[in-house]
Amino acid sequence: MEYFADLHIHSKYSIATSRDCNLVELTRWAALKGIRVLATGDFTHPQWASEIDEMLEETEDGLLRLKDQYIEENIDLPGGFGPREVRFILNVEISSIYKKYGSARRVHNLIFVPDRETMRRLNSRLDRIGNIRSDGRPILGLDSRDLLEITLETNSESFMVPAHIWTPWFSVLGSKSGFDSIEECFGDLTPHIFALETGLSSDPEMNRRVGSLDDYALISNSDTHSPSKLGREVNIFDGKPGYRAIREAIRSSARRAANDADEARFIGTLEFFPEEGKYHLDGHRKCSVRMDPQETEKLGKVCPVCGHALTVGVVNRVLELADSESGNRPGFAPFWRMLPLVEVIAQAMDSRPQSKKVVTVYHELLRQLGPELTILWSMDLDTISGKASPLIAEALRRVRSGDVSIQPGFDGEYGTVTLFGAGEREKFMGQESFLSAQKPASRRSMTNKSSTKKKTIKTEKTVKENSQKSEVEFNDQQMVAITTFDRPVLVQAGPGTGKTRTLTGRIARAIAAGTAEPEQIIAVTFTRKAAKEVQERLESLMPAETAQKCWVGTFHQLGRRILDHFSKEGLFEGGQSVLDKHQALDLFRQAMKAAGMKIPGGPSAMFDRISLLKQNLVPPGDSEDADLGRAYSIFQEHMLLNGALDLDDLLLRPVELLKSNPGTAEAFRGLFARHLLVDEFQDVNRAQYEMIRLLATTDGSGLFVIGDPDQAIYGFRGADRKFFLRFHDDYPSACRIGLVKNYRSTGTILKAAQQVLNDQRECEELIPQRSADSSIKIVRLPNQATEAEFISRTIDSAIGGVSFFSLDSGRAGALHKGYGFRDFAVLFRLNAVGDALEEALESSGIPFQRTKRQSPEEEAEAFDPRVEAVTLMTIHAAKGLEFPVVFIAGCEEGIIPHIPAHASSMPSQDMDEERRLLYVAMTRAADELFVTCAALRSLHGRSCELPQSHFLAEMDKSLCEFQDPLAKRKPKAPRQCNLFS
DNA sequence: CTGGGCGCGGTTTTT
DNA sequence: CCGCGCCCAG
Repeated sequence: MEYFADLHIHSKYSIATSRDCNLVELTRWAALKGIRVLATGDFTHPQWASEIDEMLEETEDGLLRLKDQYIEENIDLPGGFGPREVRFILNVEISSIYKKYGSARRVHNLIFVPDRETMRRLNSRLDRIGNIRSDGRPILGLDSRDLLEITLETNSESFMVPAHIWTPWFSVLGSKSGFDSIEECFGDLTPHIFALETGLSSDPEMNRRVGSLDDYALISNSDTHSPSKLGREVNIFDGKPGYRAIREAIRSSARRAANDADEARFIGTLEFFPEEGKYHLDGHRKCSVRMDPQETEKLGKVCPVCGHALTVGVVNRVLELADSESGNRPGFAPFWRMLPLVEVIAQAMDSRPQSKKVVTVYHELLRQLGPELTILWSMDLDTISGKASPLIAEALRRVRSGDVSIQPGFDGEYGTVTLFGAGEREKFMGQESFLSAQKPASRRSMTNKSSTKKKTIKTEKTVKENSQKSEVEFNDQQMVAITTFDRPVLVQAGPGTGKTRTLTGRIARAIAAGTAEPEQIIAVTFTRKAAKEVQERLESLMPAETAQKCWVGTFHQLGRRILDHFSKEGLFEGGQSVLDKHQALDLFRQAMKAAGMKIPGGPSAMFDRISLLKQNLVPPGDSEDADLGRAYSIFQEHMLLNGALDLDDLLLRPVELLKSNPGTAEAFRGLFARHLLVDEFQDVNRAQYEMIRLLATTDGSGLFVIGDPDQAIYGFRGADRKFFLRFHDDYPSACRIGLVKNYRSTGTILKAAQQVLNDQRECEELIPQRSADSSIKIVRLPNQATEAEFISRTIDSAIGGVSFFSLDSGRAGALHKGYGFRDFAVLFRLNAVGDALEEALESSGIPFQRTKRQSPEEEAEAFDPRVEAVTLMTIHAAKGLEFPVVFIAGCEEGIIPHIPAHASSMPSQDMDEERRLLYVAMTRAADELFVTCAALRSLHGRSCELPQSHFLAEMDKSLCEFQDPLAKRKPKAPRQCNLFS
């Protein structure tokens, strides 16, 4: 039995699709068309998946059908094919947008699965990876290869087919963001790909000019967004319908893994005239410029009207990759060109396809002759003439024999097919009796003989990602920092000046020059993440086993190590367990209860105050507040009793021990701390500073501290940049070095960021090392929802459009520089601002990743590291990172600077820290910086109108570009309110 | 000791 | 607005 299968459609849950794309209508139209197997499409969408669950039932071998209760009875076409015979195959199209080999890639892939259980498993897996709720064709920042891996892991019976492989914007071989071969895209998993979808703008003959595609079957589908267009391109199978049968039939046709026990055979495809496709030729739609590849080449791929880049179409791209003069080669499945029946009728009747009379004739014809595809593909023209106007039969004859004239499509505009020239209809009607005597050739005679030609798969092309700048090149100042060993070294390293590179370079140098044994090196950071990065860089600079002998860790890990050393010497006991903040707070509450102490501000606030005392090495007795001192003493006793240490104790106790046991301290120093390097030195608190002083020699030799007082933003947790600034007083022989060559940001960004620091700046003026430049965009929006929309639209546009919709509406591509999602960061001062952003961006379809402090259990289900996404995080969390494009959201007075509730006035040092916070945020940006603020913002359920941050006024206007859509509207009465009152 | 209700306060974060 | 922390009742 021969049957038609349309394996790529979309539901009503995809963007820009008809409301009629529901299971009932799709089934009805499939029956009218004569499509036996229809893809569900969109199964990752939760609502569509639940409709699939409720309304379909399983039938033979992995296919589904609409339950009887939903079937409409009124379809009764000749040929015995109706809605009851329509089967669904589970599938979805995924839009993968990611960077590979240094370029932005946008690839659409079809995934087929054998049962609903697999669908559910895959959905829950993809749900964790990205946003599958806002679009039936979800966008994932996932490499096609990794998506394939996940698909096959979920069920090895699943398979993937790259979709419409030649379209310029979203396909595996597309000119804008594709690859030059299937292998480049899928790497080691390429053997699992056995079929490709040709898409409307190309046909098999074009594809067969590209030898590297010889081993793939070529399938054709409608990719329709409305039910009436089902099957406009379609596959023909022979045999039993079934999931496995279809998969194996396609696979056998691909000659990748021939299967003799085929239950079905892949016959071939029905095709559009490829010229009709939206991206057939090259051109520029806005200027109505269409051209073929030769002309495009002559004009240097630039529009002759406006000078912008032309959209390079499918023919051009095929020619680029072609290695064969002709695609008409034997041994491949055949195909037949066709035109939708309404189009054929409309041309015969000299009317529009949507016109009422055409639609009436269409349905009448189906009622008399049977399903559309049967009419188009295999029905005798005589039979058709018997029931319809001979002009319709003639129109169809012309379609079948390719006797048509076509205006090719380009740059998103469909091509147009013309069957009859001026006066031809009338002429034909005159000759009609003569022509009808000549029978057209049978369609089946076009079927090619199958060939057994084999070809080995091309070896995987190896392309390396752009390797990072060599680790061994240093500028003059960096070199001094790296090679000065006879004195303590203080390095003031501005943003983007190569801080970590310098620190690790120095360690490598010390070891290479024999100045230090790796075991005598201690490198201290604030976070485990930073420690890991230092360790990894060391491993890239020297043999791994040497690098591992260096001690790299956080201050707290160092404290632990010192305590262990003193334990071994019998000088310290207890502290078996280290409590996290929560546990410590519980113990504190317990201690207060036991002591019968009532705390006015609540135990949590008191606990924080005690923590600050510990970090500042203030003994309980010296506390100004007697209650505070007493609580502190009671707490420490209680901790001692429980053999517990809190995180502050990991700094405090080692300092006490080192101070009171100079001999042991000296021994420890000699053994392990000949070289002591401290990262982010501006963030040390007193306890950390003392720890370093006690570990270093009196004159500070071997001591190397690096940081940037302009980026000190942790004052609230006891850090004080005064320790950085007074380093030279404590170590008069210290060599002070400033790193000022900034390799990260454009000159404009640097200049503006430094203006924000105002006269607070400690660092010398940064010198930009980059040439490209663009102004800072300061955008004022009506509210937080429009702020989020602005951000997502800007990203969408800079990526080059994440959907066909935005591309076809012509708003994409202007800023396109090959960015991927991971190149963007959205930064904010308050998590509450981030919450609102996250919520609003959820519906945009752009993959976002919120980087939040993570509890251990959250860490377990952390983001798949393969996924690319836009980063959302606080400014604090962004320190030390960089992104090509940065948005600073919520830049309103009261938020940046953040003015806390009930604050009557703000201490100037706090205000300065807020200033530095904006400086840190701005200097994260490499290429582009957007600053957004909302005129109306709701925070803590309260709506506020806030002016933009007064810090923005510090920036020179010439560096900025202002966008304020509000300014054009009628001004509202200014109603300013306090944020938290 | 557990649960529900109420009232208030609300940055930033690492170990 | 929402979550917590505390208090009181059972």
